[in-house]
Amino acid sequence: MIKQKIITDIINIFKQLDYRYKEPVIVEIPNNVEHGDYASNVAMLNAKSNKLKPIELAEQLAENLNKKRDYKSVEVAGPGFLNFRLSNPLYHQVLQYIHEQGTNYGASDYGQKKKVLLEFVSANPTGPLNVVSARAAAYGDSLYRIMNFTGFEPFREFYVNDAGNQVDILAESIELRYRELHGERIIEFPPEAYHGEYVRDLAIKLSVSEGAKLFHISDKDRLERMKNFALDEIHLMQVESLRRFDVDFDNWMSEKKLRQEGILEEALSYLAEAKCTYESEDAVWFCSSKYGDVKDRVLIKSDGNPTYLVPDIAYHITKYQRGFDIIIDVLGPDHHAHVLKLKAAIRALNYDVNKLEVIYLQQINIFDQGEKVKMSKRAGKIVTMDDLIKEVGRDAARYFFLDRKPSAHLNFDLELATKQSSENPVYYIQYAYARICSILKKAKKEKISLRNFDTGLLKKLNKNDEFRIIKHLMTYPDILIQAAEHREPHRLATYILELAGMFHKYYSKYKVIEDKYPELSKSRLYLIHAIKQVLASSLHLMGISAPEKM
RNA sequence: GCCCCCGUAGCUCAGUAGGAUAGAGCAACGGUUUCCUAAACCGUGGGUCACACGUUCAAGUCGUGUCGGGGGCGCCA
Repeated sequence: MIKQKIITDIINIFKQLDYRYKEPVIVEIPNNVEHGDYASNVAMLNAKSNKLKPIELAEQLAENLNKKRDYKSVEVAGPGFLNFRLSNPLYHQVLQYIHEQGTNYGASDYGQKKKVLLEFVSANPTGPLNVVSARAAAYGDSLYRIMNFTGFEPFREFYVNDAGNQVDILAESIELRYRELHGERIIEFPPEAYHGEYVRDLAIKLSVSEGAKLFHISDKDRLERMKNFALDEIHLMQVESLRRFDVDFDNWMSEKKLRQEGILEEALSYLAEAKCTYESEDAVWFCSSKYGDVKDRVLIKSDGNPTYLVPDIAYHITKYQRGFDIIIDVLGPDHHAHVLKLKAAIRALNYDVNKLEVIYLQQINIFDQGEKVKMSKRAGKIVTMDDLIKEVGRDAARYFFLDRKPSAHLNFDLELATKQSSENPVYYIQYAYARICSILKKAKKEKISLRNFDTGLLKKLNKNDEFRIIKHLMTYPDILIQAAEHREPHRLATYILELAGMFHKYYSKYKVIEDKYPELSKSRLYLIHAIKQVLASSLHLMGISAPEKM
């Protein structure tokens, strides 16, 4: 709010002086406190177009800004920066504002109600969710919450690949284990089959309910039966894992259903209409190289089956047809080759390719006691999402996944995540929250209430440490907008760690409740209450709990 | 060969939409508790922002190239 006010003030003076200016006008908090509370480079950026030297323009602006009483001072510095120092009452107003807004503080209409489709996790329903899915879940869900809070209208979707080759292999894997259970000796378990323990568990479950009955129906029917059974079971497993992680979806889009609706044929006919397909070597090809791909791709294999590209194109057509303004795909790092083909199709069909944003989450290495944990999907040796949550807890898992920007590789240190000390940022932050709660509890016991708080007392807050905290609190809405705009929830993690640090320092330096100074105590309670609010808000947006005591 | 990501303190990483003297945590060393939770705080040291060139009043940030690390490139999904 303060930042916006400064921007508005600057623009008004430009208009008043009849000078030109470029949008956006940039105001930021300088990292050097000697450069004031806020600084702007407008004079440097707009000097040329007004045929002035940067310093001259800056001085004229400063002169007019200084006529306002809100600023303690506006100075020209360096090559033409404007340095703003806020008056104390302005700080105190911010604090009041935070209290008035309550849990809504930080919310904005920045997103202008744009409809956003957020597709994430979308793991194959052929096994338990792994740590990569866990990262995607933490990332996608947090981004959803942040976008929701900043005025977008996001929609969470999980695409279930419950059709196609992989699923057939799953059915065959179950079949083999099922036979094994009924006494047949399986000499060789094929390498492409699913080897995980859960496959055997599913076969056992099926055996318990059906016995040997399934041998009496046709092979085709039996496989179909096993497929559907396994898909349902694994889907439920995944939903449960996600729920334990406090991640939910608005829609689970089934590939099978899309296929049943004939949407694959539709997609193919659209591509044919756009004259983008041709036949060669018994296959149907898509001339994707005309639309930015490195080479053409097969749509229908020579055996008559569609490649995975077709349902994917079809699925994305539905994304466009459903009228989203922004379409975000959160993918693993191994998909960028795939995205070239997909984008080619979108161009060929004349949809706006700029609406589609692909976020690549980079890979994860799990470290245990300093050793990298080796994972092999084929051998079924993976660290599952459930394992991880069991090991380190939901809060730590979510924090560590959000702490890194999506494009960075992530090293997950199991030891660190479970440590209960200052080395572990999750505890550091939660402890700050718990400490505040504890102080507020004490205040309640001593019958100090913030109800009917006289804001005139806020002038008691005059320490630099206090102003610094308020300054940090007032950037919260900006941080959220940036996190939403850049699709980078980790900015929030960085922010909150800093806020927690500020509080811990403040706590050890000053006493909040001092019996001798009731007015000061009240003012400080008012301050830490605002910190508590922002901590609670940002923890919630990251999907991390805020414990009242630890 | 082609494509994607990364390269900032001993380690793990931030660094806002290009701004002024590059930050935090951990590790190391030294200190702090009759007091609202020591899961905390204070102090000290530590850097050619991989390298080169370019764009600009201004580059860790943008562009091109080089080097180094990781991942991906089937009529598999």
